[in-house]
Amino acid sequence: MNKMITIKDVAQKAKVSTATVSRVINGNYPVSDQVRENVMATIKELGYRPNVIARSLKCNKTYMVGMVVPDISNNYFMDIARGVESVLSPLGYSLIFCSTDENTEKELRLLNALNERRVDFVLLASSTQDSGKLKHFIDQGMNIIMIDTKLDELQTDLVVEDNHNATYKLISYVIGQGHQRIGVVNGLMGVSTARERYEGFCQALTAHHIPIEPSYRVEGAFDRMTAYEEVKRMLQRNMHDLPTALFAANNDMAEGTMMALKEMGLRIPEDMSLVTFGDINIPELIEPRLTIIAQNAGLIGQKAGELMIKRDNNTQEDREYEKIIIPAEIIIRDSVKLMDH
Amino acid sequence: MNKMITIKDVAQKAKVSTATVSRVINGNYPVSDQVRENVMATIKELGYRPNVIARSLKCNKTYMVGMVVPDISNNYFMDIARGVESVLSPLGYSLIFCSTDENTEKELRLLNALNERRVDFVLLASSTQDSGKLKHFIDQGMNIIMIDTKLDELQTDLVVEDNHNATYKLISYVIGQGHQRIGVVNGLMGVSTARERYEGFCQALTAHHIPIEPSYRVEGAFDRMTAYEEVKRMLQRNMHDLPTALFAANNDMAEGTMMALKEMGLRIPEDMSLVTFGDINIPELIEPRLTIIAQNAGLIGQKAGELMIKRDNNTQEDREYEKIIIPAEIIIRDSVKLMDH
DNA sequence: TTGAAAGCGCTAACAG
DNA sequence: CTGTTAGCGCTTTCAA
Repeated sequence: MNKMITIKDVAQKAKVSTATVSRVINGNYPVSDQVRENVMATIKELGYRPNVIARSLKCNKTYMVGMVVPDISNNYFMDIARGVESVLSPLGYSLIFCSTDENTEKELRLLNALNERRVDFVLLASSTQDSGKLKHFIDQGMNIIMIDTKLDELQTDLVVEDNHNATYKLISYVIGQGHQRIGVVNGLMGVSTARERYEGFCQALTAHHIPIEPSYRVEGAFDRMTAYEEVKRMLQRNMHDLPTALFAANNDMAEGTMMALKEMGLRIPEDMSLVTFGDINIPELIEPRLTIIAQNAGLIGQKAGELMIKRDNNTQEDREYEKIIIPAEIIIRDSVKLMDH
Repeated sequence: MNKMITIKDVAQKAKVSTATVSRVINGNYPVSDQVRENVMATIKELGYRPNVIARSLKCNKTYMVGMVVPDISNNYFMDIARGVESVLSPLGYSLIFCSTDENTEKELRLLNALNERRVDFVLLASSTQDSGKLKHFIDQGMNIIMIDTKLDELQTDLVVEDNHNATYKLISYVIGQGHQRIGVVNGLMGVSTARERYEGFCQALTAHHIPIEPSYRVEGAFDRMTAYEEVKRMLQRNMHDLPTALFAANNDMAEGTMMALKEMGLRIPEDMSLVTFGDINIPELIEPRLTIIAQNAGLIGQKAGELMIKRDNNTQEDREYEKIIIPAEIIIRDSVKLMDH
């Protein structure tokens, strides 16, 4: 290991105190021009780089943010991350990404690690219902900002989508196209997004006096494989009376659903209509173009970042927690068949 | 902010010294069972969590590794990251991901930030040719492990793919199918992967006495949009004499190429054959199935992680740097047309 | 405007 | 086995 050059070395060489060097670096206290230039020159000469770790210890601030999401490979979360980064990176923050794989235990373990690392904030898309454990972290002073999902019992800042309304509108559209037998490919109901999207779904059916058919419903992890397998199974068990349309509750499940349909030889939309919450990967290459709820992941990230900054500048403990709801837009394309009445 | 509970609080309450508490936590020095249990109980009672920052400062080790890649949204790099994580996470390391967008300046800026953060290692898929600047970091004691790309002038551990040979084989196969006019959609030649893949490509043509047609060559950033636009332009300018096959030098460019082909109404493989280095997203949904070089991203990450651990355990400065070359396998599917001779 | 000095929370000699 | 103590590199009073 190369010997580390410290503020002390700089001070010595420049014949000033370490305090002065510190002041020059941070520019937060007056320093005479002459001294500043001298110190600057010495810093460059020695190739000195401030040690962020030492600073963190002293200042009790790490300029690190943890981002805990179910699946880091999902583009939706990567897009959120980019949004966050666009706001935070210029301020000197670094992001630590963590994938929970929708596993409560892993989620808790990751949060614990981030807690010990003393990250300044955690952006959390939780897959757990264990608000008690999360509350424990908050009580310990951890700054959690929830994204995508929420836990009602928890006092945190929050950036989520308008799951219920968006789904309601989307399903209403499907019904308007003449569909009566609509299936739903959903995540685990323990997660708020799954719950809210399902409620929107049900409410749309109910509002149009369509009974909800439990056997058309699939529930599982929010991922491609689960959707693929469960949809296959669901369709097989309903072979005698297939649904005419399917609603996939996220982008990954949409892809899995399409894989299942393809394998079973069911064409979209001729044999089965499909609508989804969030868009699939490379939609440009896939036929037909899907009718979807377009999410605004970048904006979610950006808002979360801004919330963080706001809270960071405002040390008053009693500031209200903010709930930001990002509207989601419906994009009608070609994956819903117009049924004869 | 909640008052932080320190090792001192624990020591006081348990009526032992801080050293003893430290020993109990780390388990690296003998402590009597009785004392240990007492301390453990106190830790739990107080909800004490060790402060990793303080530990880092003292031990000169952060248990953080930076991962710097051109595009964090590219599944290839995410897969590498997962491989790395599978090795490192159990050892208590956290990963900081950074995207350079193939921008040299940004790459250097990110490396600098990681350097100041005193990450233990950096896994770098570099897009720059400026080995001088990188060498500067290494001289400062930064531990860089190069992945995917390499810089010949640089003394580092290395995990890369067998770009040249894999491409040679793939293109030879294409030629074997009767193709003589083969285009290449490549990344910037400043990057080693682009260079090596191009060399493999050229060598295959040359070995079969096929002249290299410069106007069939596209060069640009390793991303989807670039490929899409440049391929469109390239095909338009060769309308009178199109290539019969295209080689895309990475997964993103393959997708962009497919978008261009689709838009121009060229079917794969009837009108244009396509082979690629690395597979596209959701290949299950795309027709036809592509003939590709299958990368083993997870293995690259794993090897890089292992290299890191090895170096970490071996403080001898003089240890040889290791060059690991991951073989890449060709998967023949349906995207190359058999030409009449 | 500058310097001296006291820590931030932790670990690791060293001494007992 | 356990306690004392000296820092890790930095910031920030407090005094000058």
